[in-house]
Amino acid sequence: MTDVKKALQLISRGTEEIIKVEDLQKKLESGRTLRIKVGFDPTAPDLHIGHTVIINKMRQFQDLGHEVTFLIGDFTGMIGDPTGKNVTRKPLTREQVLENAETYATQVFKILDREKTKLRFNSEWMTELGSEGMIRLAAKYTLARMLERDDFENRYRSGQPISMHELLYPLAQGYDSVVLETDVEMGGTDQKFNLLVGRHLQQHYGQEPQVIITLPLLEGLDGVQKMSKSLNNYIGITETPDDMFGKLMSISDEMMWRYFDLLSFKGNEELASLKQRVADGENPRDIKFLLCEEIVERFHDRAAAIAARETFIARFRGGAMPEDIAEKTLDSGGQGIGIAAALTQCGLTASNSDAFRMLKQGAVRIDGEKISDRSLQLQPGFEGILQVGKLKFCKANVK
RNA sequence: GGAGGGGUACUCAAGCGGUCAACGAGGGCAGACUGUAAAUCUGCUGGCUAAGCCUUCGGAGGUUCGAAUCCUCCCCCCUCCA
Repeated sequence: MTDVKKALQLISRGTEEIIKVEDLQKKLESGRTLRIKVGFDPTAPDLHIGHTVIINKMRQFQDLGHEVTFLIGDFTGMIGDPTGKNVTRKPLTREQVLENAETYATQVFKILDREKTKLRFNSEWMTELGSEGMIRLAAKYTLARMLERDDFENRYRSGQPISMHELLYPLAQGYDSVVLETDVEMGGTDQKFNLLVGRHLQQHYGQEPQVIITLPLLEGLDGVQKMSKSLNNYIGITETPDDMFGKLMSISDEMMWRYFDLLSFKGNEELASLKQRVADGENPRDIKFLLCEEIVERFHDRAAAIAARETFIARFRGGAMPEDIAEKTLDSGGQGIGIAAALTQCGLTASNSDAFRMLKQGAVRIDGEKISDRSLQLQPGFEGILQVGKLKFCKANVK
């Protein structure tokens, strides 16, 4: 297989769509260093591993020797990607933008090679463009084409308002590609329209149109819905090695391959051989360990990954208690405290009623001993580890 | 503006005067089995000073011994007509 063919396969892995594959192939064949661009919103950069899918793809390009631009959309951020909410966002101050960029950087450079990454802000050229330039830019696109965008079309048809400034967002984003002479722009599937605008604008400016690559949203731990903080099915990239490892182990065997595709830097051949091993009867759990180790190592280090695996095995195969149990002092005023109230105060159960239910179901343990007596009182001076289910622990002291 | 349909617990969705803290499904939690996988089986899924009591069925009133269920007004959603 030729190098180009190999590169193409690697890049294609896990992508939703590449427009157009032939163009990408041509660009790769040219032997040039390609300019890859990905834009990020300047707000709220608290990343989970779902967000890293696209960053991983950027990294793959870097490894292939191409040039990656991490573009902070501080100008487009003022417009806000059209959603129908119809609000012009307050521009962030220079300080806020830089601060957010810094937060991004510390998280993102765990994956990207800092040396090979260009960090740019689109306010650099958008501010300079001025109103005259903006008009010239707007002249290069038609309303009819703009209305092809799903969201605009729906709103137009159903009589929802579309503010003029919203039409500028795709243009501005596309103009970024013109300025940067982008070869490849990547984004989420929801970005498809904006990315395509860039393609057209480049042609208007006499450039070779960029290839666009859209990437899917990673499913969360439940394996069904997209990973998101609000659904609480995510793994934050700043989580502890043990948490990361544990959470990743809980994904289903089927989902594991999806995660490998989108999150792992292992080559296609290696993944194929891992699949073969499972097909040949090896326990998928052990293959999943490899995924967990790779991810933990990426956000922490090798030693942490090994340690997390050991902890995992000791805890779930050996039934050991976790090491970092939260401590809580319960003030009973010298009276002692009921077991249910104690569990609730430790945050292990949602309410006393919930605690009684757990007691009834045999889910409660004190220092590993199963407890079912709902009238148990913890006397002042009590010290012990309360446990509900397999995952919730609290070290309690009663005063 | 006119006609009709609807708002029930995390979600969907029954109930249409007492036996309703409210059927059922999904989700979630817990137990068994396991590999913190899947599948499966079982239980739980408003609160409390807990065999009792209290607060919930869009909101506010009313009828009744008794209302999620009937009446009045209000708010919100959907469909059709203009």
